[in-house]
Amino acid sequence: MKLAFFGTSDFAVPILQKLLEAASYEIGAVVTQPDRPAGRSKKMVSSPVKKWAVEKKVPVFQPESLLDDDDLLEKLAGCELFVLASYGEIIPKKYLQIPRFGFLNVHPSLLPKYRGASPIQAAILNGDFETGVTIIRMDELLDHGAIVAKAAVNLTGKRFGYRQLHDELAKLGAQLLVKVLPEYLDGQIKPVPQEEAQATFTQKISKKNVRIDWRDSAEAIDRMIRAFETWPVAWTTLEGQLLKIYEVVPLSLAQDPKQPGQIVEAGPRLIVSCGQNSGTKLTFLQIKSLQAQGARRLPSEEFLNGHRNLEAKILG
RNA sequence: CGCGGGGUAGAGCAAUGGCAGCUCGCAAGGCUCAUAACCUUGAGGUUGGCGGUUCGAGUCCGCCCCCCGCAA
Repeated sequence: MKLAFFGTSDFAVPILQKLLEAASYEIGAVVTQPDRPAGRSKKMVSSPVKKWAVEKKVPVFQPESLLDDDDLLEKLAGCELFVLASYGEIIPKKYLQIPRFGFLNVHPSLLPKYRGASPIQAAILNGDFETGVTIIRMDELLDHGAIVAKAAVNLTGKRFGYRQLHDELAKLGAQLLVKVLPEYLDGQIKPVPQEEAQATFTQKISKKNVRIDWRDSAEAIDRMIRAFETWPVAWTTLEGQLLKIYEVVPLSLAQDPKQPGQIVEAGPRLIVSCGQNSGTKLTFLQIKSLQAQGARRLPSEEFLNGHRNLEAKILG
């Protein structure tokens, strides 16, 4: 069976890989976002999916826009199924009608919860007990199509960071897809419409919204830092300078919290006071890893070697 | 050539153009019931590279290399 794959980011690569390994499918084409200028020198950079496809010698197409690229439809003509994972662009209606077996989407949440752009971050940010992946048959509305299959990941007691949960969900999505695909293609699976009343949406993440508010509870700040550890990274300021925070641990101390953001220990541990939280005694955060402006990311011990007299300073 | 910060001991950071230091780590010794604690001593540097100015350059000038933040 010949299929076409639409995808761009790291999340898509394991899924694509698994499809290739499954051997019963031929990847007729990979559609991914065009190379974009990125980084300090604005060099053109290929998407992770493109790099993978080039390496595996799979045909790659990079339309500027799906809407007005009619050639692409012809090139995909022989493909009986389209599969999408984190492509990065809304799929125009006309594509949905092409493949005989429809257009499937692997989405990293338990739909209808967390439709939209940042489902993985949302699950961490909200401290959910579980999340997962859902395979849907796409329709014209965003992450709205009928559900083909679902698989859950238990988050209780785990402190997943974004990277780890992302990889976990990508792996799970890949497994789920190759597992249910035979049954689906056989017509044994009848997709179930989502319960609209349960639907929630996640927004595209903005760099501006990841400044730490130290009046929040230690656990809320911890979740925020974990959710954004890969990008764009939660930040605060120290004496007017940007300070990115990569890793923290909430804890309690045998003392009352000081002013939110105040440093209460500056060696060997780096500990900051947070806001009061009714439910718990964890009112402090130990910073384990951080990065100052112009410097590289450092463990807090090394950061403290060169930054003396931080005790009682206020982070903002 | 998008804007900006930076490169000094193994790590992180100081040093008005005038003997290159601090904290941590490392080594040896001491103290201690004991320790990641404390005390003593020590090793470890071509100050990213090349050239220039100067009696004298980590510091000023020019070029190059590398790292980081912003923006994408």
